[in-house]
Amino acid sequence: MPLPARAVRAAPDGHGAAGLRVADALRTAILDGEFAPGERIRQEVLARRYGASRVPVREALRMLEAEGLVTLVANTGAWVSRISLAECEEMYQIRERIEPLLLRFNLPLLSDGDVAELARLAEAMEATDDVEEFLALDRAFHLSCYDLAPTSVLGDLVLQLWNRTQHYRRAFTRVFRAEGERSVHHEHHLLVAAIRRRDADEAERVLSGHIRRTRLELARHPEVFADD
Amino acid sequence: MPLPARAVRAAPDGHGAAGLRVADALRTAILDGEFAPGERIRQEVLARRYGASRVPVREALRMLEAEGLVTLVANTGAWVSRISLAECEEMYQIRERIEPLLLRFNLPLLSDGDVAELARLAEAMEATDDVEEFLALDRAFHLSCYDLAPTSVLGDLVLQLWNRTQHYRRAFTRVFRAEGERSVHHEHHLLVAAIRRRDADEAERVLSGHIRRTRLELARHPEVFADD
DNA sequence: CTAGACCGGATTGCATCCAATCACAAGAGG
DNA sequence: CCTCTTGTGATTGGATGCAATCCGGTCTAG
Repeated sequence: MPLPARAVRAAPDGHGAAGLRVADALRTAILDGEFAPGERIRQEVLARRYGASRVPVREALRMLEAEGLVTLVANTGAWVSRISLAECEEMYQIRERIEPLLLRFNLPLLSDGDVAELARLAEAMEATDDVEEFLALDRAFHLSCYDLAPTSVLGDLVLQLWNRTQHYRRAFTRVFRAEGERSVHHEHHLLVAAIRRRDADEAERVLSGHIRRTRLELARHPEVFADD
Repeated sequence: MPLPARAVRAAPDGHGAAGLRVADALRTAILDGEFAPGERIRQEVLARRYGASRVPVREALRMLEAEGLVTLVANTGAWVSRISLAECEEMYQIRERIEPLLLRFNLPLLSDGDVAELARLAEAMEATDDVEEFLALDRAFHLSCYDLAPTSVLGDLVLQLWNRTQHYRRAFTRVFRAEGERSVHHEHHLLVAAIRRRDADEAERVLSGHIRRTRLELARHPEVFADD
């Protein structure tokens, strides 16, 4: 039975990669906020923008639909996915249960240097006033706790949940900063401390509580999910 | 901002549904064991088999790739996904954490009639000698605990994990039955009892332990994942 | 006899073309 | 004035055809 060992995608560019190129570009655009949730996506526009025909564009849309970033309706079109408060809470509750597990897998693999880097990120997050920078640092802080263990399924899943909520996290961040919310930073420092001691149980508890508290906070701001 | 309210897929057949038709058919075929993991999938063959051109077939392959049922390699082809023991354990560990949550959401929605049906399924499972029937009953037993709550994300995720491990569950079932393993049924009855009392904490505990014990059992049979 | 290069068939990837469908606006009827 | 209908333009969906790539066997050289 074949099935090539190299799970690595053969060529990152060239022939047989147009769909992936478009998908990567569009994903980045959505995560960066260039496209807002609910916004219509036209195949022709993307095709011209990324120099491809509509066929690979449609492939890319299918991929992003599977990731939950795009919503397709047959014979009608594609939209940047919009999620409700209920769905967002659901995703956070899933994260509460699985991110601690992923952290546990990574804990023994994190070097002292990695931990120092985490501490640095937490401090930078506390220092910055820029929303986009905070978002990038927060993402780097959490996801860099996760990318050492070879957990393909769990890693992809967590990344997907982060991506699907990215736009709304941007919105929350603005609100939280306006409210002068500080406990987030406290929790980050507690998490770094637990990781430094390689205390898996405590790290799980802190991380779970961190996500949980964020969820409870965002439930207080349903206006972020308003339909305009 | 548009984005039609009807999230329901417009037409299950007719124009604009060829990709979905092929995807559904191929998914069913894979889950039923018609295609074995590692088996090559040729676009032309599927196109002829399902009366479509290769374009919707490629769309279907992308969808199933996203579900983890198919593995695509650029310029090379498609294979029915094969998972390793490590990946399977990972999926079971994810299930240990999220299926109890999903059960909790559904618990208040289950009627007394639903609970009676669960008990019936558990007994039928205990009675049958046929592997395929056991698989179908087990799937019905667990998934029917989950499909009442409108948890789109969590429900889809759990279903995906069941699908990705379906072939290997079939193989385990054969081994377990050969070994005369009976504790599975005990756990099912405990679960029904906890559900009947609407005892969420106990139900979570039992379900988590059920999945966990299955995972530990399957780790004792790595031969199921042999590459042939 | 083995290892490496090479070539032909098979298969996938993409662009173009045409058909099917839908959204929207204008008009007829109540 | 509102509602339903109808037609048109825009957009998506699918089939075909060609180019790019890969796999397998064969030949050659060492």
